[in-house]
Amino acid sequence: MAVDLDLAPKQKRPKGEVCCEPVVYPDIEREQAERMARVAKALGDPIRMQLVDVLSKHAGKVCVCELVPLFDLSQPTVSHHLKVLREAAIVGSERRGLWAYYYVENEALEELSAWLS
Amino acid sequence: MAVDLDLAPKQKRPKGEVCCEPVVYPDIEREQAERMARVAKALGDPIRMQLVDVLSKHAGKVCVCELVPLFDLSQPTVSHHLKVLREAAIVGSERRGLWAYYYVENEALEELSAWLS
DNA sequence: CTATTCCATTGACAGATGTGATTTCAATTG
DNA sequence: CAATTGAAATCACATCTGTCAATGGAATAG
Repeated sequence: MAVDLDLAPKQKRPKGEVCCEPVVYPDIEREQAERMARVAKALGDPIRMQLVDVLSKHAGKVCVCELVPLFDLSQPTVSHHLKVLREAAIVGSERRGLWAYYYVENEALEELSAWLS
Repeated sequence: MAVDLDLAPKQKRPKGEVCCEPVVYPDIEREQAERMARVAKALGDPIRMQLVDVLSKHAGKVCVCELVPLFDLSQPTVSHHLKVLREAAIVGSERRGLWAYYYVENEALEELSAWLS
């Protein structure tokens, strides 16, 4: 937890005035925030959001060659987005011969999902 | 909303067989993906994640002057992050006299939260 | 072997992003 | 009125991001 726990004392406040409730609950885990921000950041692109959506709706493993024509993007660009998702552990991949298949790793989304609820 | 790719896992490759079927991606999905990606992108920074966390854990509205000392950042930088969250409609703000108060707008997070569940 | 296919990586580039110093603006106080 | 204070806006900067063309690499077909 890098966030300091103690609140700044209200100094130099105009007399008789308080800016707000005296306590903010600063019980945030910095590492949790960083983990969830990493996942959210990877989801923060419409292409990647659609990629995850397609993969999650399929409950199976989808070949890259079936993902590329879904978008008006070059194959390297789709590959780049898949790499971002892979590095965030949101998706996993598996090679079978020439083809690469992707699937959703639900564990990576669980913490963020729980926090949002 | 559902995307039907009708995938057939291809584990062998007879001569001349194409590996992917052409698919269609509905526009409805794209717009939802853009909305959710916009929210996720705003959450994709540890500082903003902690800001939302502090605001959500606090029952009421929190003054900016209480938020700045929580982070090792300058006031303009914290203000910038709050602006990003404001533009994503994740937080709302209100001025009372000299001070500005922020609070979480839960509606903006609902679609993403539901999709993640 | 060579040729082909599928996918990842690299290089390059414009545009976006995070940050702080400084400035501007509005509200309060003397 | 002028001075002070809290917060947002502006400017500048380095870094990061999304994209594609070109290339590389591994597996397969002939």
